[in-house]
Amino acid sequence: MREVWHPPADEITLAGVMHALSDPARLHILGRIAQAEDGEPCSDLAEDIALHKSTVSHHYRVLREAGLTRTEVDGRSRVIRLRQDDLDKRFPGLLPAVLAAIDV
Amino acid sequence: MREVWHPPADEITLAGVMHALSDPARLHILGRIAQAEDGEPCSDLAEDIALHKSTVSHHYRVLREAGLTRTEVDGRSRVIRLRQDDLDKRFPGLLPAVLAAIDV
DNA sequence: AATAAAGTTGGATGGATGTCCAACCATCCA
DNA sequence: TGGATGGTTGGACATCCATCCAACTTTATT
Repeated sequence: MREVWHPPADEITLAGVMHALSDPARLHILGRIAQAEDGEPCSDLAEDIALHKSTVSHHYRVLREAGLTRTEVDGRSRVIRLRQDDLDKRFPGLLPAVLAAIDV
Repeated sequence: MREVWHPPADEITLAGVMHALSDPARLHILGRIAQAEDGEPCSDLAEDIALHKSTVSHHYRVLREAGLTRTEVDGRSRVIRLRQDDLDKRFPGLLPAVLAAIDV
């Protein structure tokens, strides 16, 4: 796989975003992504997660296909970033509120 | 059934709230509740919903058990209100962002 | 070239979920 | 008292989902 598919910004749905955020593991992962240094590979992020790597990969895909994250292939690792601009345009204030709520 | 159970404010979880909001029908219902006059019975709210009444009842329960709504029994009908204060204390800014996003 | 590392994919499985239907419970009204 | 009304409950059913495992692909290292 060379290219990774992402939904266009205007196809991101509220229900889809909510579903992606309805799992504790994905909320945890999203928190890690938000904390990460820019360009930090996702293998670093998943270190404290007690889940099989294929399960983590599955969660990454759900987040990406919901429009929450953008995945960039860099060698044999991937860099994952939040789609902050797209999300804030489509659902203003939602992502910051979620990120603030994750560490409660 | 005389009394209806509600989760205490500090037991409302982010994942639980997100899950309750991950269904299009529930998002629609939540939008109707937010628009409703105060004290308006929920039978009015469900008029435009093309779902069996037991299904709507099921969605009401999911919203309530997630901590999003408070249900008050009034005779043979129920009045449903958003738990705005509890939610804003626990997840500041989340509910307004969701409500603003529903009508997009 | 051979091995290791980072992720993905497909299958299997147990559990949750949305929906409908039929039956039921309360309550209001004639 | 008897019927209509607003809602809930339990069952049934099809679908989806989180998780793990094994096998695979691609890239980097020695």
